[in-house]
Amino acid sequence: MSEEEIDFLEGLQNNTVEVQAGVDFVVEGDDRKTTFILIDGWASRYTTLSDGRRQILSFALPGDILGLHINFNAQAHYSATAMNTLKLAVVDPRRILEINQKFPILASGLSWCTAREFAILGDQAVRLGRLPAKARLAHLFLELWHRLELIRENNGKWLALPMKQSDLADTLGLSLVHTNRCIGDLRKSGLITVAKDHIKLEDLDALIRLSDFDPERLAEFSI
Amino acid sequence: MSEEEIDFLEGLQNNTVEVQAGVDFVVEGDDRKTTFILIDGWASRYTTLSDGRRQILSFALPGDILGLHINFNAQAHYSATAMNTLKLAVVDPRRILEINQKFPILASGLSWCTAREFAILGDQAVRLGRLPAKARLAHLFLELWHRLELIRENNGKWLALPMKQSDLADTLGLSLVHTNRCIGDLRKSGLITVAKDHIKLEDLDALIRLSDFDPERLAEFSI
DNA sequence: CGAGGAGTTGAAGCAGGTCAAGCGCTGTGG
DNA sequence: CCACAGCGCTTGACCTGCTTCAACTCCTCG
Repeated sequence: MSEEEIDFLEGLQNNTVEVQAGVDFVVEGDDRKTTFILIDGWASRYTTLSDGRRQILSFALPGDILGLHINFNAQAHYSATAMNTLKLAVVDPRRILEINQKFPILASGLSWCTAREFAILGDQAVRLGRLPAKARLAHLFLELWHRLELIRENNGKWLALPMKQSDLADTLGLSLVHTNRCIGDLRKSGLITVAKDHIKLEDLDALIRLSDFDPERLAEFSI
Repeated sequence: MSEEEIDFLEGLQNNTVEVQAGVDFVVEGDDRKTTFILIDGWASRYTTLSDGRRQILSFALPGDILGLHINFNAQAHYSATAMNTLKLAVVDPRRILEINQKFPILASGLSWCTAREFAILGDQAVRLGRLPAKARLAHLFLELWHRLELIRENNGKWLALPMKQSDLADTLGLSLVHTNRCIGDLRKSGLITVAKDHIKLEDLDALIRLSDFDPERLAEFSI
């Protein structure tokens, strides 16, 4: 990267804002176009059905970008909510276009982010379509654990989970009750230990076998 | 678009190839990097679990691009198969990088494609996570029907479906048997008519209500 | 100390899976 | 030209994973 590029990249993050847990900072149908870089905290991206049920599509972790392609949508296709206190860089999406036009190396970085998001959303579809409930949980835990590892925010076998069980249910396409029972089963069989807002992955191999998780798919996206 | 851009765009499609129905032209784990522009025919993108079960992630229709971000993966994250006879333009993915560096207007077009793919994959996740079986079918039919309309390959209320019921099952995260029964139910309730490789959407409003489909989300991506 | 939110547990019902068999094409080879 | 094989579709019977409804506990916060 040239000095100019580094400057530009840092300039993007000048305008930061703090968002409290539980606040929706993007709302489906919104026509104000903003791109966010998640500096700190976790966010979730979701859509709502007409009867009020939710489907969480993905989680954004520190370093992730939200609304990279918002330039090409008249309005947001999803909502985004803060799972804990966030630090967000607020970016005018026109600067994303500017990157693509003026800074080829940064533009490659954005494409890399896009490829990563695609891989994650594809894995989410596999979870929802083809895994039974317990495997969905294990698969998601492993994904988040590996993603944290990639950004060096991991903590041994412990996995931070700043979310309610109902959020997990809405991510995995399950009912709250069944999600709760499956977590209990995983705990009873010794695969995980549960603590407040954290779980410990006691037996990675067993979780991988249970969920058909492929660590390689994410490993590609190490920095 | 400048003349140079139009020339470049046409040049991309110089090297075309025909693929027979049923042939996998991208295989998961493959490290040969190629980008394809689908000129004619339908393709599906899928992953395989270790026990052999499949999850189809999305369908590619004429005009769609496959492997737009393959530059950033060591190997393909999915397989792609021809559902009927395809005409494919074979593109060196380095030319995609070239577009991003030299042709800002074309690059915007690529981002637009990416935004569209994201929206479609997100809808797929909602189907899989939150819709019951019959609604999944209706929702997918409506998506394909609207996508065909956008590329002007639609034919009234008829929808071409060059796929087996087992492909639908693998798309919608259902068993073949249940897929079959649900199609029968939709037929019996008069919402669709079934013919060889085609169905007719008899009552669009009822299908939309049943599946919570939002036509607006795709309409944005009209050309 | 009471209210409300998150988690937990029980009981009952149903959507969807699995197993199994049969049907009706189409293509192929004797 | 017929026989048979194979594939895609259909149907029946049974089973189970998951949902729903409902109640209760525990914790936190006002």
